[in-house]
Amino acid sequence: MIRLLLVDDEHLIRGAVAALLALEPDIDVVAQVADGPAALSAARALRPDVAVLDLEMPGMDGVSLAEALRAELPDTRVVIVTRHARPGVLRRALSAGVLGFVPKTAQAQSLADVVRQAHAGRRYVDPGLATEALLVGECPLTPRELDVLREARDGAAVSAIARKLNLSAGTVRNYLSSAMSKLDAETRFEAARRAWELGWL
Amino acid sequence: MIRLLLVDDEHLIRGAVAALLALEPDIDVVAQVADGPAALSAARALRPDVAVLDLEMPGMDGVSLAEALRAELPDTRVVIVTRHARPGVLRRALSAGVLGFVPKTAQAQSLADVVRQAHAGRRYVDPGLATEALLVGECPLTPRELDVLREARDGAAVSAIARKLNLSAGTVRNYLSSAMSKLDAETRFEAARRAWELGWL
DNA sequence: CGCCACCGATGACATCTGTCATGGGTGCAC
DNA sequence: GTGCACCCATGACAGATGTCATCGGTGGCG
Repeated sequence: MIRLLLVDDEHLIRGAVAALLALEPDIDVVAQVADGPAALSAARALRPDVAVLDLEMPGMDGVSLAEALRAELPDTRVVIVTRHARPGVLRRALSAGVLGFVPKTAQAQSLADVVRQAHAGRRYVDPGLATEALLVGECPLTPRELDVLREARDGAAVSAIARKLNLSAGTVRNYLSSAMSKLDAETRFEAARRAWELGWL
Repeated sequence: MIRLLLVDDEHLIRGAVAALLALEPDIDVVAQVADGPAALSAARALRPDVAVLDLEMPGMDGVSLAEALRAELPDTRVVIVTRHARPGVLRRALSAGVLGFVPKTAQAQSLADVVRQAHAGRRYVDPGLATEALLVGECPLTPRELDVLREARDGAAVSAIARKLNLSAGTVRNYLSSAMSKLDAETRFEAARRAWELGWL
């Protein structure tokens, strides 16, 4: 019997996925929680065999949670489920020791299979996603360029970004400019969107 | 027995929700489809009692689909499930004749209840969502202002927006400016984000 | 009819943004 | 030690953007 911890902030979806996995005779959903901290404490208390994490969560993102889980409970296998399967995120997840990576567009049946694979210590990554991730090279952006792009994501002005990062406005513009040229973008918003889609933000 | 049509582009989630609803003895999921056109043809063929629609779908949005369903099959009750419950969207959905409106953060159990309410012809809207929608007034933006904001959403330049809408650059700037002042935004991106969050885009 | 809201446009102006050259500082690798 | 990449900053410049005043046209409403 595979003892499973389910983490997803959307209650309805979490319950639905639990119902789906409960149909499998060899899977036992021992706990469902809504956020990272709750997941950590539940994992500590219950020591599940497999943790299934939603990637998109307010507060802590799924990869960070996977890292924290792996650090504290190396025996718990981690499977990540995500809506938008961004290549760079897959890369980070794999190096964080995540065994399974499934987009929400995958067949419903496949989740249980991936859980079993992970439980057996085998890696499973959605094939289409894997090839896409191979086509996208390493991230060419420096840490600071990523910082300014993160702030630029939701339309902040240069002055606002500069204030938040304690930089001069000119420096912010320089970072944005170099990021834009690296990403072949016309505006910083396009650059930020591109970087996000590639999973670099 | 309530005959139900399930529409969601995310296969995994769709299957999970189907599993959840299948647990209810009085609900029968007669079909699951991934997009608007498939939903319409399935509904024509099967004439389900209730259709459960995901709001966020590529191509056709959930409210438009609800309108189309209602126009063609007035007897099919519509329930909408959504991730981000934007007030303005709720307003549009209700005037489109949608009976149930549930955020994905709701209790898993509640979906089946809402389906039963809708089947009985009763309206059910998530209470927190309803009060939020009441607090947000009517949309103060003119159709053209909404147009330019829509185009501005993903970082297009003024000149690009002008080309796409067959307007002069100056006119676009005027619309953006007035929209920004109405929405109390510093940049057009902030304005577009705000308008979207309120469900006006 | 006048009033008013909306549409579309123009011109002028201040500010913001993107680009480039240039500089100094740190730390790592050969 | 000499590159080299990165960090942070400044100054200058062209072009984009936001604001404002103003104009003409359309159509609804009292």
